[in-house]
Amino acid sequence: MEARDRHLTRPAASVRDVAIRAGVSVGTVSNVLNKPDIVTPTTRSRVLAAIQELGFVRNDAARHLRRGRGRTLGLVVLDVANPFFTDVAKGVEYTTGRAGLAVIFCNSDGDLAKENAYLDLLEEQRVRGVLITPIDDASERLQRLRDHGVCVVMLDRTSTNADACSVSVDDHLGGQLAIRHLIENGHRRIAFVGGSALQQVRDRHRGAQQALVDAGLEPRSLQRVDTPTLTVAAGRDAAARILGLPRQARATAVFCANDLLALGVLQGLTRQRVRVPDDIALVGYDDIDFAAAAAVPLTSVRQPRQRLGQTAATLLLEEADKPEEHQHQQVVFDPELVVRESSLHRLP
Amino acid sequence: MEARDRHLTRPAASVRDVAIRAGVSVGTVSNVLNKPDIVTPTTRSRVLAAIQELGFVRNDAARHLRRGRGRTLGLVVLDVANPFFTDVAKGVEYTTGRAGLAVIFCNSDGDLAKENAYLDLLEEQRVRGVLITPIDDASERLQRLRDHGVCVVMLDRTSTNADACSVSVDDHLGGQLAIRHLIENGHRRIAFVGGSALQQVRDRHRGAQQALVDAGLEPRSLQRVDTPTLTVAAGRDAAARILGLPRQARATAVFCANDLLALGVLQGLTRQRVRVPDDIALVGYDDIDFAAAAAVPLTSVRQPRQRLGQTAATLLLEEADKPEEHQHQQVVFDPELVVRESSLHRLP
DNA sequence: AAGCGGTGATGAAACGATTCATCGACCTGA
DNA sequence: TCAGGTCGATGAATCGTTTCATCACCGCTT
Repeated sequence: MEARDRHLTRPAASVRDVAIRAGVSVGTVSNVLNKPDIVTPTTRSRVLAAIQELGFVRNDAARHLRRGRGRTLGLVVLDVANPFFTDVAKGVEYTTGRAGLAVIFCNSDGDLAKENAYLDLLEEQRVRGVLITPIDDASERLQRLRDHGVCVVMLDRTSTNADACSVSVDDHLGGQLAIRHLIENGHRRIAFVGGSALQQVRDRHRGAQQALVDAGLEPRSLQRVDTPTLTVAAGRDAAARILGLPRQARATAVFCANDLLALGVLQGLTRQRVRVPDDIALVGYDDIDFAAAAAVPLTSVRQPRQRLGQTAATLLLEEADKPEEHQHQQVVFDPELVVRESSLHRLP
Repeated sequence: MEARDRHLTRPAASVRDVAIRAGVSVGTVSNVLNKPDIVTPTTRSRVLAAIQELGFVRNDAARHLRRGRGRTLGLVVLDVANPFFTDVAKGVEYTTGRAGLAVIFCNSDGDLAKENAYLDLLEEQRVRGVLITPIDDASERLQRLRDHGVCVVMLDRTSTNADACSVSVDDHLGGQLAIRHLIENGHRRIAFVGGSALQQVRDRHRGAQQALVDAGLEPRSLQRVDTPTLTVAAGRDAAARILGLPRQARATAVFCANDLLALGVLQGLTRQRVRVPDDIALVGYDDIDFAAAAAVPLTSVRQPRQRLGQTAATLLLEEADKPEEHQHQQVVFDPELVVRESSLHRLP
């Protein structure tokens, strides 16, 4: 029965066990753990020795129950596979790490049901707060979360709701920068590739139209190519649709709502022997690291990704730690156009 | 003081409150929550109504404390920004999601201190188990975790330790596939780019040497280019060192320990006007989605990424749920060479 | 009518840490 | 010598849930 033996793990040691072993009270053990300075060095070292010997590890569930607040916070993003979000997550992790908190990383995949399920789970966990790139920031579930007193900070999304902080990048401006750049290079027939479900995408689209208006052009001349998701695969598909138009009507430049789409479009065009930027210019959004390494280095609108995560986490911790003096705020960063080869062809 | 009002959130409702409101005992409320079928429909609906009205949300910390096991598991990876790991994470999430578990996603960044800090945290959380791509699978901290009865499954790493499951891909074979392919294309001077700290990289390197031996070549002819990390930036740096050699001695093909390095090398070479694959052929590892979208589509060694995550999570849940009948096992998948343009030049 | 089995509800104990009012020991100054 | 004060240790109460032994009640049999 030696195979069984390995599983005969006796229950983990508790503060009580440590107390007995060290010959002190449980209160003292707790003090050694939480306010070491108020306990005599002799006693302290005796307790620490007992902890060592028993291999004691504090049970966070019990601590949490008693203290009323836990050591985790939730981060809900639209797509883990998108480097934009992993960079944001790195920023979040940087900030929470120094505060000794752990992150429960959740992937809504743009699916409201999944988002709701994760919010349920996070609320049951009594997380310190939730950082979320919501599918819909007026979602009923999200409102309920706030009503229950859970701190919520919107990520990459300006809150339309006054009772939550938000940290985002000016998507309207980002859209403008991209299109202004293309107009300056002589483009007049431009396509916009992206879905219409997300606020971010809608804002980038409006910014794009604004740039057309500013240049005295017809905003409706922006050819809209709708995609179900913002992925490389959706981009390849979009390229096919763009090429479906006769050459006369076809756009000479394409602005994509994010870099994954742009990479997909680039693949799709290349596969059909359409050259970028000579035949069609291309601009992406996010400036993920892979944009620079693409087949044709991608012009893109850069967002301060890690900064976004850090700021959001900082705001959340502030709100969670002292709610009385917290004032909700909407932080908005400015994006920046990074020009690379994919848009460098000037039309005559 | 209306600004203060918003924060006067009364404490969340507990089972006790629900019980009072519904005119039943706490035990009954608990039963409605956990085994709804053993309670009379009338009572049940009364309790459910009370839950609705009070907005009751179960406190998982208390549940966890009483039941002895929680609803989370830890996932520790080397680099969140590497798409390989996010794909693995997706696989993990797929499996845990159906089991109603949440994942605490931790990023060790290849730093043993960070890894240890996260393991401490996870143990205090009393997670159901830990999935980890360890920096060193013989780490003292990791061994202690196992001794304390925490289930540990190695990810992307064959366990050298018999008392843990592992799920990995045959890196030795992967290295062989890559080099065999290059040899068949006429290459004789080949460089290997990667760090030596990780087991995975060492295995790929050994596989590469094996392929040389199999072809009757001198294994030491493999030029080793060491990098501190496996990132795009490190790859760019490696390219510079490769080009530092005189053309006669310079490798005609480069095999990188992962795709991020390969993309970096590709950028570094291109920037110096060295053509891929004409001047230097390039092979990466992992076949991340961006490999196909690279400046020159990248030949790479594919690993079943999501499958890796799913399998590891399944194994972990099995072990955690019924330890008595669990037998540790080492699952090893086979990698697959995906040939693309970056290696398509045949030397005469 | 008494006995019996079965169904559902009950409520106290338990999980493991923290908190806090209390107590004891020791020191100081009168 | 004693009152007063300080510092450190104590241990019972507490957090919110689950569990389980117990109980009340109802219908049915004998």
